[in-house]
Amino acid sequence: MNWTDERVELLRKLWSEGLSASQIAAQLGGVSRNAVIGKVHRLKLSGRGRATATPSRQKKSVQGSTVQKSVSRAASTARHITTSIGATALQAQFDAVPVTRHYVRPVENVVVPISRHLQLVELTERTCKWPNGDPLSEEFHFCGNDAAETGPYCKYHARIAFQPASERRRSR
DNA sequence: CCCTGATTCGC
DNA sequence: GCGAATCAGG
Repeated sequence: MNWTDERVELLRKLWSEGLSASQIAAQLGGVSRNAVIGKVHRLKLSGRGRATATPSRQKKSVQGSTVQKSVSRAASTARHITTSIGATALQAQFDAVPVTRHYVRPVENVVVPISRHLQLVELTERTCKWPNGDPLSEEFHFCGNDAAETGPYCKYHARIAFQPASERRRSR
């Protein structure tokens, strides 16, 4: 998979909307979350409101030569600028969302990997039973992606259904 | 153990 | 430029 303009654009959109790298990777398809993160960095849009501000990383020392003693990395110099603007913007966004009165706004638009749009009768023990759309509508269908034996949902919908926590506590 | 993003570095 | 491996952390 190569990064076409459309894919990059979608990446930008989803990233700015606050989706995690793995979720974005799932929607793009054909790429790992690492690929997404790598691309995000190359596009210079890593700071997204308040994802993770992990300052310095070192990794293991690979080369026997060049044993840096006084590690004065340029990265740390360019990194200590607090992104107060991004944090503020994100805060305002969260405050605004719950107030908006939605008429028929189902669970849609969240993550939805690649729904197979199955009808009720098409579900099996291994298909994700996450409902999409209004059950009273003709548009109603199920996710239908492969679900583990351990639950009724696929990997992504199970995450949504059981622990929205990781989305919340962000203050690294 | 699940997940998150960040960084490095061989390709 | 790309992304797997790795790291650091919730």
